[in-house]
Amino acid sequence: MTEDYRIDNLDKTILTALQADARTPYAELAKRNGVSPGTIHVRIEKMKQAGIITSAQVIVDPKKLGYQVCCFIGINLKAAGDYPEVLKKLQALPEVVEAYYTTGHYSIFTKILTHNIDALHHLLVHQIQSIEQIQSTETLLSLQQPIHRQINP
Amino acid sequence: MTEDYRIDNLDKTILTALQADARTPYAELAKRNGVSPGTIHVRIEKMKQAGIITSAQVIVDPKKLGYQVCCFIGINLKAAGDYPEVLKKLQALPEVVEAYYTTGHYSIFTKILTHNIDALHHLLVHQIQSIEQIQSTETLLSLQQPIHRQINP
DNA sequence: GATGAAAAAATTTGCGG
DNA sequence: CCGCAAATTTTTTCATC
Repeated sequence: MTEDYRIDNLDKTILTALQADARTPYAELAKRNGVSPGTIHVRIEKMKQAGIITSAQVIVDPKKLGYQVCCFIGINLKAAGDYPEVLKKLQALPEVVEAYYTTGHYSIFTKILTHNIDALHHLLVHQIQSIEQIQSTETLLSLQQPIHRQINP
Repeated sequence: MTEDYRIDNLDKTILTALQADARTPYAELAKRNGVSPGTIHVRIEKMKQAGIITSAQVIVDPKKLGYQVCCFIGINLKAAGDYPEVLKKLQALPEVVEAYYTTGHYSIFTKILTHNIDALHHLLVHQIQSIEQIQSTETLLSLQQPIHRQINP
């Protein structure tokens, strides 16, 4: 997390492989790249130190857990200074999985998952629009997510 | 990926731990939950089989790789039927890390990462707005992402 | 289904080039 | 900085409850 580090081609192929499968054995990566498992280990540790690799996460399919509805809600605030207060309230809602502070059409832009449309309706009206610093909201319902990937190192 | 499976509390705590750190040792999870490592293993395998766990990924910090700019681009198509064609072209752009088919203000909603504002400008004008089936676009620049997490199982 | 210990595999460390 | 190989840790299997 401290030092800067400029990655080379070996690092890139390691990263790309681990983005797809964080459990790829070091021996496998070593063989693919013609180096030893020890070298793979060293490179990964360096990229962790440099903050390039932030974590390894198991990815869960929200639909399989009953979260059938995915949407974005754009939020406009009454005053720009209300931002921290509103953020704190959004943070307390587990359905809000992402929030962005944006320029353009909205002040805050959020990604939301709910079990169904009724739950979304309830969340919107009773948890979000009821936040006093919020002036207006706009909802974009996602019907499908055809692209979801990480950036190519 | 085949069968349905209703998760219990043990599964939930396992999932929550692995969402934060996919490398949490099974022995550690076993101790925390008062079960054996074998049980942890069986539960995880079942959740993989059921498609609840889709993958384990190393998460990379785009900024540390030089991708300083994050934005959303909302796209409106000339005709709804142009959707597959446009999607194919977006798929070919590695900067497009997410795409959603949405109702509401836009037809397609994308999340984009670029090295800098110039690169965004170039991508927007020469790669996206030049797609003939696209009627108009709207860009939301993200200044900060204060919330990014997975859904709570 | 879960256990727990044994077997197999992977990760980590440290010496030497 | 890399490779090799030993030491450690983790995952996986399996006979048993």
